Amino acid sequence: MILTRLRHELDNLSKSERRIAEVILADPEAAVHATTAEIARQAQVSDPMISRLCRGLGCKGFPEFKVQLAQNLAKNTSYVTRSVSVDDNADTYVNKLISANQGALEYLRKELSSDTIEQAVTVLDSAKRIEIFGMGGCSSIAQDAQHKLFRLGTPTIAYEDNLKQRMAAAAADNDSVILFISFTGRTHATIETAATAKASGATVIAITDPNSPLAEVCDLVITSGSELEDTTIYVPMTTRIMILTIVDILATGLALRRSPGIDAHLKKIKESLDHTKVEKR
Amino acid sequence: MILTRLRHELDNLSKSERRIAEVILADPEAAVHATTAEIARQAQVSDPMISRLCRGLGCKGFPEFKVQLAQNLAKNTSYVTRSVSVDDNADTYVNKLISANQGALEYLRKELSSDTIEQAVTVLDSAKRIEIFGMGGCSSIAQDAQHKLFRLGTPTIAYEDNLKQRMAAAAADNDSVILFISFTGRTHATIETAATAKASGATVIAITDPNSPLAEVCDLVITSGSELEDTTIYVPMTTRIMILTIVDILATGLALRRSPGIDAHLKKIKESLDHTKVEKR
DNA sequence: GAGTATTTTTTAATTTAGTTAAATTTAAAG
DNA sequence: CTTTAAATTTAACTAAATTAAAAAATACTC
Repeated sequence: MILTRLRHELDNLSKSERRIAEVILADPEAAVHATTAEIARQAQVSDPMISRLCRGLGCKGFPEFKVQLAQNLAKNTSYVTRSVSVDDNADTYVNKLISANQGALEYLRKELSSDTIEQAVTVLDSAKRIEIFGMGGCSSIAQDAQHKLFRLGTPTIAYEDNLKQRMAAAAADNDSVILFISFTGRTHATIETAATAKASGATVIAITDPNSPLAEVCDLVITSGSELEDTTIYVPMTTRIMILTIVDILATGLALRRSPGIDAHLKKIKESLDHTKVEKR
Repeated sequence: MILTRLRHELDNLSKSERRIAEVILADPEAAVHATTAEIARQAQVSDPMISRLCRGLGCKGFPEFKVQLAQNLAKNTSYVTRSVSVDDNADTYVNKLISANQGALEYLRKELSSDTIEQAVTVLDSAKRIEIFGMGGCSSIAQDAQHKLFRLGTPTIAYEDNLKQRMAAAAADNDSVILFISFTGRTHATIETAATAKASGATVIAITDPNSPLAEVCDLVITSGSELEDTTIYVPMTTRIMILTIVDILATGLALRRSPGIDAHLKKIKESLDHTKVEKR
C-alpha cells in the first residue's frame, strides 16, 4: 500500500520531497502515467528528486514506484478506503468502516512476515511466563491477548498500569517473555519499561511501529500497521483490528505447535463454563 | 483486463508476437518488473517487437503496458475461509486467519442493518450516562468500547465484574443507556442483569446473537455475528473483530452526529497525551 | 515457379526517460 | 561568524524504449 505509506511518511520528508508527495497524493491516477519530469515540474523541483523519493520509499526506482502505485490503485477500487465525512448517512459510513478494516487486513497480509511470526511463536512456546503490557487504547488489547494466551498452558498475565509494568519488568528473568503492545511505540514510559525488561534478561517482543524508538529496544518486532492509520482525530480503529488479528495469529500458531496435547486442556476450560450458559433449544 | 485480452488475442498474432505473449503469460509477475530487452531475450525476438506488440494491444508503449499489467495482477483476494489445520505452516495459517476476518467483515456488511445502527446512535446520543457490560472474552471489548465512547462527551463506564454490573443495573434510570456485549447471549448472569436494568427503566442495547435469550430482554439488538463462528475449541476470534467493528461504527456515528461541536473536544484529549510521546524525527 | 508485393522481423540510430555524481545552495551546529 | 552537514540542483551519463530503414520471410500474381 504505497499510497498510505506515502501519506504516513509525509511528516518525515524534507520540504521538496513533501511537495512531490503532495502532488502525487493529489492525483495518484495521473502520477501512474506521468514521467519524472512531469511530476518534477508540478512540484517545482528537479527531476532527480523524484527518483530520490522513490528510493526512500523502498522502491528500486521511479518505474518500480509506478508499478506499485498502479497495483495500489487497482486494489483500492474494492476496498474504497475513503475516510468518513460529516454528511455520510448510516449506510455509507457503515460500509466505509467495514471496507477500511478489510483493507487494513489486506495490508497486514502483505506486510506481516511469517518468519517473524514463527520466531515469535517459538519464543512464546519456550517461555515459562508470558507478560503482556499495554497502556491506554492498547490496554484492552493486552487484556484480550492475555485471555487468549493463558488458555494455552503458559502462565500469562496482562498489566495496563505502568507502575505494575515497571515492577514486573524489573522482576523478570531469562524465562520471561514480555509482549509489548503499543500503537505508536513512542510513549516514554513504555520505552523505559521495555529497556528495564531487557536489562532483566527477559525476551522482549513488541507489536508496534517498526520505525519507533520502542522497536529499537526489542528482541523481536511485529508491525502493528499503525503507519496505515490516520490518528489525527479519532482513536485508532484499523490498527487495533490489525493488532488483534496478529494476536489471533500468535495464539493459533502456539496452539498448533502444542497440538494435540493442548486440545484436552482447552476442552477442560470450555467445560468449566458450561453450567453458566442457557441451553440452546 | 490486459491479460485476458492478451490470451484472447493469441491466435491473431504473428509467430514472434505469439512467442512474446507466451513468455508474458507464463509469468506475468516477472513481466511487470522486466525490461523490453529481458522479455525479448526470453522470447528470442528483437527488442522493438515488444513495443510493437504493446501498441497492438492498444497501449501507448511498453511502460504503459506494464502499468496495466500491474493493475491486472492486483487481484482481489477472495475470502477463502477454510479453517486452520494442524499441519499448516506459518504462512498458511496467517493467510487463513486474515481471510477469515475479512470474510467475517463481509458477512457483517450484509447482516448489519443501518436502520438499527441509526436507532442505536440516536439512543446513545440522548443518553446522560452510558454503561457497558461485558464478561469473560467480552470484557476487553467492553473496555475498548468505553475507551472509544467516553471521548464523545457522555460519561461512559465499563463493568466486567457481574456483581458491579448488577448494582449498576439496579441503580440505573431513564437517562441511562446500558450496552451489553455478549458473544452468545446465553450466560445466565448476563440475562438476569439485563432484566434488572430493564426494570430500572434504562434503555438496554445488546450486541449479541439475535436469537438468544438475552436478545429478548433488550430494547435494541445488534447482531454480533456469532452464528458465523466455530466456537467449539478456540476462543471466538472473528466474532470479536465483528463486535469491535460495530463499536467503531457506533462511535463514528455518534461522533458524526455531534460534529463539529465534538472536534475541539477530541483535539483536547489528544493534546493531553502529547507530552507523553517521543517526537518523530 | 519466377518475380513482385506485402508482411514480418531485425539492425542500427535516435530519442526519451531516469539515474548518478559533482556542485551548489540551504540549514544547522559549534 | 565559521564550519559542517544536509538538501537540492545542474549537468553528464546510462539505460531503456522507440523510430525508421533495411533485410528477411511469406504470400500473391502471372
